Amino acid sequence: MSLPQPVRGTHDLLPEDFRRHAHVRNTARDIAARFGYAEMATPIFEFTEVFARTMGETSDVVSKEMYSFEGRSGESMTLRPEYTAGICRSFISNGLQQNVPFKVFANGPMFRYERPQKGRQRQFHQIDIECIGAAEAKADVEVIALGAAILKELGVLDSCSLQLNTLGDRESRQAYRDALVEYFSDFKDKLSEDSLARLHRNPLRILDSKDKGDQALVANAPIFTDYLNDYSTEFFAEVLEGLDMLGIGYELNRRLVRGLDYYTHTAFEFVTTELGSQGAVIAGGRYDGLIEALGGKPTPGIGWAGGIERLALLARDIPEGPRPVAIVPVGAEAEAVALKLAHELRLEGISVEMAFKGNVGKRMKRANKLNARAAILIGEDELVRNACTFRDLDQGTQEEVPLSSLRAALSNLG
RNA sequence: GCGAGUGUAGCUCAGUUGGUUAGAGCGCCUGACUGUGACUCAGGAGGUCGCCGGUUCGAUCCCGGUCACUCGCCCCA
Repeated sequence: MSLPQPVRGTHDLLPEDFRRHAHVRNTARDIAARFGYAEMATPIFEFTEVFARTMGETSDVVSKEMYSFEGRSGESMTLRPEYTAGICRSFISNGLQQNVPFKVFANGPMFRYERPQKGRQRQFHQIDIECIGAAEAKADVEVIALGAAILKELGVLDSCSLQLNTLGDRESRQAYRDALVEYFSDFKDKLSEDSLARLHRNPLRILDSKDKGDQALVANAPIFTDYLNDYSTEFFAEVLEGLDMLGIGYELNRRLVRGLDYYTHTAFEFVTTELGSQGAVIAGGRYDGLIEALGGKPTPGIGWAGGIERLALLARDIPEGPRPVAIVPVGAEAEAVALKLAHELRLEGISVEMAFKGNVGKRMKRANKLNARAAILIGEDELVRNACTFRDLDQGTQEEVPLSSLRAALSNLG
């Protein structure tokens, strides 16, 4: 087939796919609003350093997955690979430090140069929640509870588990990181190739290695909780207490490590087993150092991102679009009357379908295919009486209705 | 970036141990029904068998490359 194809890793969203996406988006937007998170948007591309500085030069995303290009005056810009950095940049650019807690919902396309798989594309879409300027554990609890509420509404919460961990504050995390590097450095010859690479890039990742040799070493590795300072320990306890209070179940997962440098304290993922190796549907955490890394005043923050494609694959009970009413003119004379009626009804807010051509049989078939609720037939007979034949397509019954009573008949459909 | 699998009609898939006109179901179009859908019946359109090259008298089938998708690794939403 030499037909034009979309670029690898990108996909068209035909109306049916789009409806699923829209449902995820709309559900998230509605529930976010209940929690006090207003919708906003930032540009689809930013100066490259916005991402490089915040996500970490050594992270996979920054080191090999960004779509970067040069502007005309030579600055490097990048199609956003995630939303958090852009929103934090916006927070600083707009001087919003007086508006804290700054609670927002956002959604849109993201771009990462990765090997496509099911539930993983080069252009994909995320819903995103950020709560900037709140250092309290209550914010963590709220943000996680919001994620759970959205999953519940989408009908996927039951097939997900909430994985939870703490990375401690920067001090704790750095101390633990150093301890791990020191420990694993003694076993350089035994570590797998992957883990050897991780040793300097992201040693915490080694803990999650699937290599059996690595796992044996991990068994005796330093334990995170020994390196958490009092503040970090208490903070995490408070988060757990909050979740318990709300009846939100979770699993502690000490190996849950985020790939991006900016995370501190709470790290979490809602994970499903129904999507192959792409298990995370919502993932996020606290990023207390991020705003500072971007050049803003030290400001704490917490948030998460959810994959719309992944959620759309799992979501149940996608609502159908509004069911139209089909107007079917019979004969040239009725055509004009029907056209006018269709327009009037549409202006009144009623969804109306009227085919451009075809005999009655064809138009009825089309009405059926479009899932029309009713058909309004207008022919010469009806014209004389200023009426129409009103057919209920679900019941298969019909009756003649004066045009003056048409609105009443329509609102009786239920 | 690494390893493996798949690629036949709009969709889901048969098939050919390499041989002349490549099939089914669904969908689409036309008609039976010149004013009635969802049911029935009868016809019809639609394929350079992903693309390029090689082997062969001959390739949709074998081989190589390439592209896309799927699965695993890496990583992530």
